[in-house]
Amino acid sequence: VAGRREHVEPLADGAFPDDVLSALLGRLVRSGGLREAHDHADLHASLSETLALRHLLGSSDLAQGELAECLGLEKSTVSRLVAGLERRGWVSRRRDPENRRFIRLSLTIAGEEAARRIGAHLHEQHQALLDGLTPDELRALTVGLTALARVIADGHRSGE
Amino acid sequence: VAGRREHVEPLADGAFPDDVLSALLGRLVRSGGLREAHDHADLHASLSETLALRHLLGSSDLAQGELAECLGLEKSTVSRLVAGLERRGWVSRRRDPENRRFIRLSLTIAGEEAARRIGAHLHEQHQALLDGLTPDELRALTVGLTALARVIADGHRSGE
DNA sequence: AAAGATTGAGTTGTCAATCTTA
DNA sequence: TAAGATTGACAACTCAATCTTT
Repeated sequence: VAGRREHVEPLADGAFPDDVLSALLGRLVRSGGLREAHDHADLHASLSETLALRHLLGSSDLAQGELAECLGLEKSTVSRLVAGLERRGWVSRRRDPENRRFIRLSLTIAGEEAARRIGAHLHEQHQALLDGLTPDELRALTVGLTALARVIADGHRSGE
Repeated sequence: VAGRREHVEPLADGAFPDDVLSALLGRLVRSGGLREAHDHADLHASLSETLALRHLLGSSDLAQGELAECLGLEKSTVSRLVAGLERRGWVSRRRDPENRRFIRLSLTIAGEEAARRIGAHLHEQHQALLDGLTPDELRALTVGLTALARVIADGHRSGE
């Protein structure tokens, strides 16, 4: 694991408990490996859209605000995101008759189809990535990220 | 490590070698733990700006394009980023007299001062995060992220 | 007033096209 | 022509202000 690429640079080497954390994560996300644009056949969806479809496939009549919380996004972001999915005919929005403040989301038939195909594509992609890891590395990644998520969530809760 | 927060949701629990990878990373980055806005006293800089200052503190007369590569950003992004730093009087840009295609960057006196203070702040922040991890978790995080970076870089190189 | 959704303005990125210098 | 930098158009966020219901 010496110097396999020259422009991943000082990151992957040793000096970790340093400021480099962000750089690494930022680069990981940007690298394109995990990001954006899923084009399966004619379908296209951003990462957040893909994740949204995934959630909607699981639970119907989700309130828009709940979806936002699931995705870890602002309600405003999700408002526009869902508007896009609706425009494509993948999602239907109806005000909840019991409490008209809520907007209930569900997938259309076309939306379910799209969600399944795009979801499968995302899954393959990630599987391909994870297949590049040794079992030990995969274990380490899981443990490490889970722990990091915990610490961030905690620090978020208490003394920002 | 059961259910410490209710809205970190299905992520932190078991089902990892799944599509959840992006969600986790995305959330980590967004959570604010590693992101954005460093305000130390009167100073303010975005994460990328902070990282840029950090690099410039290390090596003077860096070409703008080199900086872009170090940061893993597009040259266009860095162009605007550096313009901002220059406007704040932290960086000076001069065309290289030997080859006027290059723009050479260096910190001003004020820039060095700012870089040091902001850098220290970032360091503290991350240290606080990492202090929340057990030694095992830290080791796991390092191994896991390093491996992930490798895999992404590889897949990037060859068959996209 | 307060909860949910939307809208507007600003930030940080990207990619593609152009300008400049060699 | 090609390498380096800039500019323009667009995407996906955020936060703050507003509109709509309760």
